[in-house]
Amino acid sequence: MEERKLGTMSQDTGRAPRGNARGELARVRLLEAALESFARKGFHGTSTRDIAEAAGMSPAAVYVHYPTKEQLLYELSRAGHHKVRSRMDDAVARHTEPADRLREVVREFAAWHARSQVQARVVQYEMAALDPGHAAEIAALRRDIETLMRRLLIDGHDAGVFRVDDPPMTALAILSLGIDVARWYRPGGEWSPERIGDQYARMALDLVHYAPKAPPSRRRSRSSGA
Amino acid sequence: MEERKLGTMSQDTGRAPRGNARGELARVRLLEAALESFARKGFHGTSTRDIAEAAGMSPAAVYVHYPTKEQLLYELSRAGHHKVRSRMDDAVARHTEPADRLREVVREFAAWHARSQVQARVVQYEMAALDPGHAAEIAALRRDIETLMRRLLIDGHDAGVFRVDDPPMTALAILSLGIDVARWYRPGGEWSPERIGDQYARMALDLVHYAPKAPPSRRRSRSSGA
DNA sequence: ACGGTTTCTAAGCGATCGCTTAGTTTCGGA
DNA sequence: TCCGAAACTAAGCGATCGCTTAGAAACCGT
Repeated sequence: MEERKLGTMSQDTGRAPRGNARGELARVRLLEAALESFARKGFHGTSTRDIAEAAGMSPAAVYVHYPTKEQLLYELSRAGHHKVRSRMDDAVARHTEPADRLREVVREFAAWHARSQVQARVVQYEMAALDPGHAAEIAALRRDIETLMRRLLIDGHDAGVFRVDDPPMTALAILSLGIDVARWYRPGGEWSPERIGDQYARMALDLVHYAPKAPPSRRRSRSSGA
Repeated sequence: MEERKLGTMSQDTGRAPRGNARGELARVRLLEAALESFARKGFHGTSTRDIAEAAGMSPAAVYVHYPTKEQLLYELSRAGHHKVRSRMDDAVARHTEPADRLREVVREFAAWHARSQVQARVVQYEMAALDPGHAAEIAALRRDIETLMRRLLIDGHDAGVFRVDDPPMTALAILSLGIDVARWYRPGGEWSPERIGDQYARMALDLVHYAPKAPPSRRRSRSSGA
């Protein structure tokens, strides 16, 4: 399966309130069909007839629910970006220590790109097909994500637990690790999303030279922080 | 600019020897036009008329030189993959120490994905549009690259200079770092391809916990390897 | 300077594209 | 039980797709 289903799509995009129930179901079926097809063949490689057929409808039925093919992509991209951002925000809120925050954020981020690989592919690799207005809105969400990651690194640096030469580039690199999972991951392989999340969280801590300082049980002592 | 130009494309793909000179120039112009368009709008988002226009020819002229649009993609993908692989092979050959090899290979790999971003985008993100036969050939090249990276990590581990929990996953992660550069890099930004190469090489060494062992100046002693 | 080959274009083929129109079926509330 | 709204389909519009055909122009070895 693919994580939680799309149903209801977090919040309305600001459009028509519509009838309900039956139409809502059709709308979700169309989103799911479009998602699968966009992920597999790309936005431009997918025809509206592909989507309609996968959703079990006639080609014209698509346009009862969505004004354009691009609107389907936009809603999928928007929902996916919101999902990722809120998962990261939640992970930050669950902890206070910079290292715990970074570990959990990266774990969530990388694991999501595996577990929801189909959605993640569309989120990460179909942005170029968005309308300019929609693209700008999505770009803002992506800036949030990048800003959050930079903030984590700087907080860890300021707390003296991370050592980072170039925080912006390191933030980008850590995000790259997670994003690229959507490209190579295949479900049913030897690595579970959770395993990937754990390993990638560890790697992120390696990249910031994290060295726990609190209880110096019987390890080497660190002479200074900076 | 975009690294070395495409001219002559390393070696023939096995097809017609053709006339020469004038046709060769037209063929290169078409490859360059297709490359730019595939990178910007994707294979399916590019029409043969786009390519012809960008190359300054009529739509029909494309088919004098290439039998299908997919053949253009295949030759670009093939040339790009060969380029990457040979750069990595050369970097390995220039050194003997595992750490030097890894550093140079990652440096080349990451810097190439920035410097030749247009080509790298097509190489990394348009594989799904290849014919099955062509895709299989390209997949073999990609396996070479992944195998080389794993080999480097295992050699470093065996030499006792790297510590790697999961070599296959770490190899994948290091490649991910470089590959994803093709997605986010924009020329003219604050980071040069060389800077990116240097930083990413450093990060790769962090991921394998590289600690130079030779002169144990006044550092902590490592008790054992495994 | 001529003949054969290569390169190129104008025109267009059938297929498919995103999307619309006109009209039918299905549904839930009064 | 009936009615207006919502959901749906059959058919098809004009545009564009990848690619082909027929024939004109440019080129090169002799």
